[in-house]
Amino acid sequence: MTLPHPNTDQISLPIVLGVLGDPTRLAIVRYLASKEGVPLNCSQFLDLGSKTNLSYHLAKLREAGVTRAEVVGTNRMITLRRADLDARFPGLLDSVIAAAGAEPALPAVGGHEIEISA
Amino acid sequence: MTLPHPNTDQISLPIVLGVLGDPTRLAIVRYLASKEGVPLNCSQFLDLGSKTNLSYHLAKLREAGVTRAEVVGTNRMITLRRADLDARFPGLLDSVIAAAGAEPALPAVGGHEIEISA
DNA sequence: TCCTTAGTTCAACAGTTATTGAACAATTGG
DNA sequence: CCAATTGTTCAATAACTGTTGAACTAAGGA
Repeated sequence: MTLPHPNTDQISLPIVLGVLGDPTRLAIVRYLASKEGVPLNCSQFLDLGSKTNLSYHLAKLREAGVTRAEVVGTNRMITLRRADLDARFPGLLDSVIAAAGAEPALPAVGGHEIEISA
Repeated sequence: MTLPHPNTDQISLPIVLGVLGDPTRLAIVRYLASKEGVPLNCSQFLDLGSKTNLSYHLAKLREAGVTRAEVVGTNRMITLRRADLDARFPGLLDSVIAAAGAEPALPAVGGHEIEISA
C-alpha cells in the first residue's frame, strides 16, 4: 500500500509556502530537518498536537510534496523530500529551516524512543 | 499620515510564509522585486485583481512586514522591505523570488506608465 | 484468536480568508 | 468650489482551515 505524492515537477511554490505558513507544520519540518536521514513515524510529533491533528498536518505536508510517507507495517515513515525541493526551489528549504531556527519556536519535540514494528 | 508596519524584529516567519502562499501576493512580490528601488503605487497591480482586492492583499503584505507603504499625496508608494527581510531571514526572499521565477506564474503585470501626483 | 499499536476517516464546529460592490475619505487639478 | 483620481472601509458571502472526539482499518505480537 502506497500513499499519493505529487512528483517533483508538480510541487507548487504557493502551495508549499502556504503549507509552511503554519507553526505546527513548520515545527514538523524543522524536526525532520534536524533528524535528516532518519525516517520518523507520526508518534514522534505528538508533542505538537493530537494524533488526529498530526494526521491532518502530515497529510498536508505530503500532499504539498514537502514530505514523503512510506508505509512500513502499521507505521508511516516520514522523510523530508529535500532533494526534490532543492531541485525545484534551490535554497528555499535551507533558508526556511535556518529562519525557523532563529524564530522563537514552538516547544521542542522530545525524542520519544520507540521501537518500530515492521 | 503614516500606515502601521511591524518593525523588523516583529516580522514572523509563519506569517510571512502564509502571506506568500497566495498566488496574487506572490505575483505582487515578484513584480516588486523586478522593479526594486522603484516605488510603485497600487494601480500598477490592477492586472492581478480588482482595486478592492488589491487593497486587501497589499494590506496583508504590509502587515506581515513584507512591503512598506508610504503615503505620497493620494498615492501609496509600495516597496519591498528587502533589507529587513534579509536581516531577519537571510536568503529567504531571494530563494522565494527565484523559485517564483521558475514557476508557471500568473499573467505578467504590464507596466502602466503613470504620473505620480505628489 | 484477542489485544494492542499506529494511523486514518468522518462529521461537526468555530474561525479565518478571499472576493465583491457600494459607499466613503483624501488629495490634487481645473 | 467642483470634479477626478487614489485608495480604504464596510457588509455580505462563499469557501477553506484547523481542531476535536468517536469510530474505524490494518498490521503485529501474545
